[in-house]
Amino acid sequence: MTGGKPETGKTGSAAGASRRATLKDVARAVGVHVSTVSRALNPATRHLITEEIATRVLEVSRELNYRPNPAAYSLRTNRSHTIGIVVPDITNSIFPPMIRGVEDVLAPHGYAALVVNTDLNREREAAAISTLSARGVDAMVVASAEREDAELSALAKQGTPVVTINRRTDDASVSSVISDEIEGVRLMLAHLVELGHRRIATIAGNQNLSTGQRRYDAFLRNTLAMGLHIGPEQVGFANAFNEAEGRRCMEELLARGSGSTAVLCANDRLAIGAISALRGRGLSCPGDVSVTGFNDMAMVDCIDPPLTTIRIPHYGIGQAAAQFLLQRLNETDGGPAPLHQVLPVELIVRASTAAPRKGSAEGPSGDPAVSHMRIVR
Amino acid sequence: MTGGKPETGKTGSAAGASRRATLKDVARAVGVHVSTVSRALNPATRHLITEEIATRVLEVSRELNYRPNPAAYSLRTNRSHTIGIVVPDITNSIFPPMIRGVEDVLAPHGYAALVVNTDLNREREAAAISTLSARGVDAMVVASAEREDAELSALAKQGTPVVTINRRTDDASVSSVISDEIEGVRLMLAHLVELGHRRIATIAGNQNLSTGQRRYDAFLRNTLAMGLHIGPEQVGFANAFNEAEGRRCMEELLARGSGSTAVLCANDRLAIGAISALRGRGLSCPGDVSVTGFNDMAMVDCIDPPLTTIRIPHYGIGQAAAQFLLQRLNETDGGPAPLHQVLPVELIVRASTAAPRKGSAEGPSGDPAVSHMRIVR
DNA sequence: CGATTTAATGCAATCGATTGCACGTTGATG
DNA sequence: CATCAACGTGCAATCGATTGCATTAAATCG
Repeated sequence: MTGGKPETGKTGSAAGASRRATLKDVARAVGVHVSTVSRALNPATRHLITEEIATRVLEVSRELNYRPNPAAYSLRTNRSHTIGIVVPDITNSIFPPMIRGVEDVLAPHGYAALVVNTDLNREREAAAISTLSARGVDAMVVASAEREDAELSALAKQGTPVVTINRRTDDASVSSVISDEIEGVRLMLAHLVELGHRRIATIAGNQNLSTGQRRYDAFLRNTLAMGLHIGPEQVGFANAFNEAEGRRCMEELLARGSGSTAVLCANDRLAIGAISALRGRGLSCPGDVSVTGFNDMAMVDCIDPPLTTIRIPHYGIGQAAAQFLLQRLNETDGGPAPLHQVLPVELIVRASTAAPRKGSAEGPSGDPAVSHMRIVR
Repeated sequence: MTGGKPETGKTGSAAGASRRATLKDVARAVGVHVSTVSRALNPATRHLITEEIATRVLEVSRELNYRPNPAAYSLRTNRSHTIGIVVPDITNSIFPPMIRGVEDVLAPHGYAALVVNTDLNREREAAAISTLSARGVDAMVVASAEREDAELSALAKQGTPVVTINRRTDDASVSSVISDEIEGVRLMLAHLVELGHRRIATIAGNQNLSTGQRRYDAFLRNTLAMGLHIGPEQVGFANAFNEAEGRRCMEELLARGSGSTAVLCANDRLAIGAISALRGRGLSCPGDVSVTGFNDMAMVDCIDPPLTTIRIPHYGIGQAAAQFLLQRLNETDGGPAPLHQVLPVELIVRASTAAPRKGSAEGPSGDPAVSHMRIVR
């Protein structure tokens, strides 16, 4: 119904699935050499071709619905116009917005993204990176970086444009885009202190990940700066950023009787686990204990109670990473120094934080519900 | 160290980023022709080669860390070992598990996935499909199908292996993998009826999408079969599957005074919107009105109230789609008839449903909170 | 008006693999 | 001992683009 295509059927058309038009087809139709067509079609070389022929080539190639063969292009030029995105698990809802950020920036420039999951598994990460580079991606965005990440360092050293997002490697030669976690933790602590909390515990993340390390570090520095005393009974270390670990750590905290009135969790999922552990002990959030998250992942505004958290710019992180790579991709030289971006965060106060119960931090209270939280020493 | 490569240095080696090994390099190192290496490396043709040489080739290619150039392979064979996944929005958490299902099945077979988003936009879907096929993907998984989808039909007719997931096209020649929505709606209605509900409203989805159409259709058929009477004041049509539309439709329902004690929503996000609208009117869920979702997307077990919903096998849908495509990809002939799979669902009862207030459906109740829901006619 | 520059196009090599066909060995057969 | 299979390898074409260089035609100059 679209008009064109006279039934002369120049291309065999035997089976019906008429072969895709190639440069040669266009050249024949216009009556010039393939190299002329190639030049006419490439904006960078179009000026070499007579105006008239160039437009004729454009016309015909549209008529024939010519689409360059990416394999041939890639074989010749060594560029695939494909980038790789490595994430721990696409199912974890903090990653999809980052991925979209990357794709939305890259797509208009003709790049598509290959997304692979590693499940936090070292070997799978190595395999993923290896697969992607074997596939000849032009660059990589890695959300699964560990602080010590030999694969990533090797990749960067080898010259592949690569940028980590959300996390960083300790190796400063690998570029990164992260959020301002230090400031995020500071904002959150300030919020809790303002509410009146003095005994604040934390559920820290995996210290082999920059997120875990930086957030815990910021917790220690800021509590100290604010004049709060933190004892070992007030920190729990999660082995993974998930609900089960949040639950486990909260129970540990409760069992130790840290007497804390608030718990700052290294991310939202830990916080969700912590809240569920509190409920399991018959405690309420924020009634008995305030709990805070980090990331502001999707839906945490709908949970019970709506989570007070730090919003990181998921989408913006992806965008920034993509922009950085685009720039790298257009540099002919090896490129300048690695770049480390830190994007601003925002405190989102919802209902999982409230002022502490009167006197709850002063010692064993009459309320049996909070007796677990009394000061031990 | 690897023997060969006299320092004649045919490959510059100036910068140091030593070029990737090619078939030619392996051939030279072993002392045979590239075609021999190619055959030795291909399991299907290995038998043509002397055992000894074959193993030698394997050895050397490992030593040299030989990785076939995908562009060259693709150019020659016309297969990219890449599939395309088209989703409305990767940020919508029902899709990531499906994508993982696809990737987890495909990856072991050497396929990688290109993921693109369409934002429910016809043009963007057309562009996405066109981009993917221009990139030469071997097959496509499409989660963004509309009931009338000319692009998809064309693609299938043209011979590209394609399968829709979660949704279907009306064109039966396009294969699909969906969940048993009819049964899901039936289970949910049975659950509500068992709780004692008689006046049940629905917030139906976009009727241009198979999900919207099938779920609404099942609602009508099953309510009728169960002897329930449904009037026009009991159905709201959402234009999109999101919270805002859920809210709007719920408000419409309330304004119309349908007197319903339960609302079956076509998906979870509509349900979340509906609950929020109820709250906005000072009504409680499930106290005043029970609300049900569909899909069991991530986190709906944590929201307030935890949502009663139908669990569809997100991951399984992806897996099934991938398995289907793998099979298609291995057929040499055009392939048999299109396949339409329907995967089983499960009723998940949580706290957003409860028995209706006594007499609430019998007429205006004394409770001002539910007076909005009285029977009008 | 002939010589020389400039502009536009064609030629052919190349990227790295796959694969039909030809060739040379080897061993079995009559 | 000559003949012929069968087997294992090598040769060379091919996939579809890009690009340095050669070539031709047109334009400029002296």
